[in-house]
Amino acid sequence: MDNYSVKKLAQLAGVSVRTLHLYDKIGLLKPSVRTEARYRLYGKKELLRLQQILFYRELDFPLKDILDILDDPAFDLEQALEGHKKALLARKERINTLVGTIEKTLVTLKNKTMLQAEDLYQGIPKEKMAAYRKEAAAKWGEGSVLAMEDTFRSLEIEAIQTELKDITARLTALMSGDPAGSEVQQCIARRYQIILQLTGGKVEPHKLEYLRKMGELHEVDVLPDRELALFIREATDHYLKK
Amino acid sequence: MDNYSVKKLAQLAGVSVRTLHLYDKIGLLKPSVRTEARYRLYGKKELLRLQQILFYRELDFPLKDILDILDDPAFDLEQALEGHKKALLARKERINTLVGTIEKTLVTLKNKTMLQAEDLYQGIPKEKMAAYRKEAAAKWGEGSVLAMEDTFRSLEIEAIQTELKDITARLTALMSGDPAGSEVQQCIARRYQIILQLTGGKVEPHKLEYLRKMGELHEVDVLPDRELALFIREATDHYLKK
DNA sequence: GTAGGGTATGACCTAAGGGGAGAGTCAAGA
DNA sequence: TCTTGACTCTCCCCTTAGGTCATACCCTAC
Repeated sequence: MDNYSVKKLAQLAGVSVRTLHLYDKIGLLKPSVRTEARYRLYGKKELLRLQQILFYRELDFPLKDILDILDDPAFDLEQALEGHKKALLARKERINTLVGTIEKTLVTLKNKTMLQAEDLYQGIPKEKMAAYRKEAAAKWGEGSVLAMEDTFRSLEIEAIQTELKDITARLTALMSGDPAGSEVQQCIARRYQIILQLTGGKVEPHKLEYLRKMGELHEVDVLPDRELALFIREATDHYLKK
Repeated sequence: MDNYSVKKLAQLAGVSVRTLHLYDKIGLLKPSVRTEARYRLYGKKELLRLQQILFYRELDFPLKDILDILDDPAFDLEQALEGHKKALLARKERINTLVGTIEKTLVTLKNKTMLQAEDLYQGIPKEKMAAYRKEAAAKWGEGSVLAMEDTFRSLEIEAIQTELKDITARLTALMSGDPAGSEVQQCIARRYQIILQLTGGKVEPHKLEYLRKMGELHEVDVLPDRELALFIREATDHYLKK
């Protein structure tokens, strides 16, 4: 026990055997023992090191840099983490831009589809149709006739949902393994208030569902990612004590 | 005019000449003309195609897939965009998890540093010190003595700033080139209110600065990214009309 | 004792280019 | 007209982080 074969370790960490071979060869992760038949055996220490490696890999560090980092005892972890955080936030912003562009394009697209599919509204009485179109045109300009409001409203809702998701995600992260539990509770309470204000008091069904979900989240949403996060945390602590 | 050499196009699109050579070779982006000396010359159509390519590349599509996509006339752009959006949001969530883990680690780290640097508080009179510690311990649990509140408050603020940044980023994206301008204005107004509520009425200096920045953002924050976004939009429109 | 699965090593392959060599091309200034 | 410097061509090898064989050994269970 406490001895993992290549395959076991690979499955545990979610990488391929080949990857472990490579990491061995480049000296990034050596097995603790080699059997007489040259089988690789890894211990708990190697497991933790692998978790760290994967952490940095997730941040797009080249393996060579990871090697340097993990083998430099005077390495400033705190500063490095700050750096990673900045890099990640920058990446997130890039993603935001892209998502924005996509949403914009989708609005245009849907608009166009609506226009092209004008014959879909053939069933509507002529005069009613004209009145509606006039109103819509006055509101959102010529060309964008129907669906503009709906599209925007759905975008709006989606945006809010995304933000709520963000918030809950960060809360979940903060929750797991945090020493200051009561502080987090307060934090959640504050967030609830914010969300209530976000929804403007009038909580619509789908928003309510979100609130409900958020209440359950820290119990329900225990995913592999969380395990990974915990592992990383453990690994980092271990690294710090050493 | 309307004819770009490799270098010009490369600079315009922010890629290397080598990349264009490669794209030519694999048939992803052929120059419109080859001079007698076999120099590559690209027209506006190729420029737009390149923008599309870069868009998909940003989404981590392999070049081969991009080729298929761009050359398939029956390609469902709308569906693809929905897919990309989902992928991007998933990626964002992964990043959130990572950022959360980092922040958590940083809190632990800072805590530890504080504990280790306990002798920094040698100057404080013994009885005052004891009282403070008792209070702090009661509030946040044993072990996490000082700095807990500060750390959390700064994390909190950072979180809010991040969210505001998210919101402004999406707004900026929505702003640029949107037909329903007035709707967006309303949207902004609503967002302002939300932010005012987020800040709880008591708007502190750094938050105020954020609000100010947000007011200017759609004028000030015109970055290469935005140009890229506009280009993509244009390209997509062009694609749709064709 | 043999079948089925795990393992080791080595060799070749991949994507998306980077970098350089050697040679041709172009435009501007002396 | 000649030259110089910038630009371009094709060809070839190199890179990262592995994937995918091929061949051979190892181990355990029936």
